[in-house]
Amino acid sequence: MPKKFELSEVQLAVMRALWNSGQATTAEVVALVTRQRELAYTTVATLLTRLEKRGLLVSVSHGRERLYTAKVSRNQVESDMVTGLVNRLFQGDAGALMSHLVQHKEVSSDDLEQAKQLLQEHDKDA
Amino acid sequence: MPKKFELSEVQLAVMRALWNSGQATTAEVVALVTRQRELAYTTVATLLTRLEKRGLLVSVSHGRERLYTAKVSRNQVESDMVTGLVNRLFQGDAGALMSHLVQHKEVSSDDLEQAKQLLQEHDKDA
DNA sequence: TATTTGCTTCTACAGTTGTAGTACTACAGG
DNA sequence: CCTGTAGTACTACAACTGTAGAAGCAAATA
Repeated sequence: MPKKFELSEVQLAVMRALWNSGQATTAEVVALVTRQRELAYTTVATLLTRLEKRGLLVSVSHGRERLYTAKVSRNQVESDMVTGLVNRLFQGDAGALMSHLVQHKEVSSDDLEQAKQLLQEHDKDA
Repeated sequence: MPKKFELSEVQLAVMRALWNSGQATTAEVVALVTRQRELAYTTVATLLTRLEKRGLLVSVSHGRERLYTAKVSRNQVESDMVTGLVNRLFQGDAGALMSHLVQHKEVSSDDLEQAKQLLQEHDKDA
């Protein structure tokens, strides 16, 4: 099985910056990321480098700067991480995750309705 | 906010062993854990020690042996981890996680029905 | 042109994790 | 009483992470 994309908080912050901008220089990513958490410029740069090494990003140097782009989609990462959690914590039983969500009132009736809606549409075009 | 209980695969395997047995010696935990993954006895012992240091377990020595008990409940850990993921990945929006589950067909119509049922009962006694 | 500023790359370091070997100790069996 | 055996505690080590300083170079500016 191919490598998993399990990312930490900061790593996700970086990815998010790129998913939203489509493409960004280090400085831009820094700007976006540090809106939430104070981080040294070089810290973000390191994160970018490492994520690129891991294959989540690609970069080209453009003049003196480096332009980064996400190589894996938000959806890809979300899937991997959700699946990862379901496997680790609920041994693959996504239904158990659902129950959990419901029992802890983390989702509302509305959320469920919407979900059902979604599911129906989904089934339709399947 | 108090420390989070974010556990890895093996760590969860160990916790599960204890949640299921209520209380167990190192040897017993080893037996249970290695049913899934081959791990040296000492590896499991190390895991136990570290989890105890982190406050997830407690142990008493009983003769030559050490008896371990979970100090945090399965539910506690599940909550923490699910919440953690929701925060990290969906910035706190549990509904987004739901949508994700649905859109990726990880949950069925049945799961949703059951969830709704659960929610209703829950609401009743609230 | 000499200086400041902006960026990148390299190096560092502590903490956590997965994984396990080694050493020490007490108990059971001969 | 001596020896194997089971179990604990200590030590180790590589990989990954969060975090950032230092060094170096190019571009803008005085």
